[in-house]
Amino acid sequence: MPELPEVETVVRDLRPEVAGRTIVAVPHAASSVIRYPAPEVLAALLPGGSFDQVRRQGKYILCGLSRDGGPAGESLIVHLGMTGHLEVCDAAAPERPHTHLRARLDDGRELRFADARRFGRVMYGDPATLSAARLIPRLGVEPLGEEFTPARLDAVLRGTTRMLKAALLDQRGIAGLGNIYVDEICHRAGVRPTRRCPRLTRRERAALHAAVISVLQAAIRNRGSTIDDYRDLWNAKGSHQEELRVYGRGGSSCMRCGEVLRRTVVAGRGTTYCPACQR
DNA sequence: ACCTACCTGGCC
DNA sequence: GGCCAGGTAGGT
Repeated sequence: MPELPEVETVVRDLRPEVAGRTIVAVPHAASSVIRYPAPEVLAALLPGGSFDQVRRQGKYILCGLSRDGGPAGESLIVHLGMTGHLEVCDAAAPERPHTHLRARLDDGRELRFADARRFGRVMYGDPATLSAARLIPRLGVEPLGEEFTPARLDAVLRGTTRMLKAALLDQRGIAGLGNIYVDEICHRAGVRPTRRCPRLTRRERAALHAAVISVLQAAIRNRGSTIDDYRDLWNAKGSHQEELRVYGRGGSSCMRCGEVLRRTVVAGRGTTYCPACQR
């Protein structure tokens, strides 16, 4: 499932591929995945736009487009959802199943978006306008940015009485964490995902802050985790699934203390933790 | 602050 | 043949 490390990997790979390239045609744009504007409108608006930046906000991919040299302030925005996939391929390459958007580039290649489960989304417009229209939610702090200080995490956790896992999954607090990395972060910090935020000690909050950063950085170094569907721009798997300590390991022994890992449901999500070394 | 719907491939 | 996976929006 694409979370921050997977999206960051896609963005880093995509940036040099499309930088300076101009969209010359949109041979295919359909389905509910295209949220705004309507697919045929989006198909009419994209041609003529040149990619001048590719960046990430939380799990969102924002591709800034300029026109006739001047910046248009509009972006092609993609969220991968659960099974969304971006690829840059030859225009003659066969279309993968569930392809919802194809944008022909001026070098003869195509940027394509496919998504079997259609939890992903594609939008086009000025990010501020889309935000105001609530097509993009207001996102919290970037966990790998310099604003993500221990004090900032404290502020996020202090504002709620929910369980730790629910707070970490909330994109309005910290942007980019999902089910896999939240479980990994809690394990590394030695804190149970079921703990109520107000009950966390200063020491635990500091451990969580460090764990957020180290877990995400390690996952990015390994180009993300391929549990099931995730593939990068070139259809290659990430390798961080081999480094996961708790996700998907319920019933196996803890790699830190040897206790049997417990699987439960927290915040409506499958959750794995070590009952011995996570308190 | 929690619960359900959305959606489909893969598995029992 | 039915259930589960889960990021997010929307409803209660």
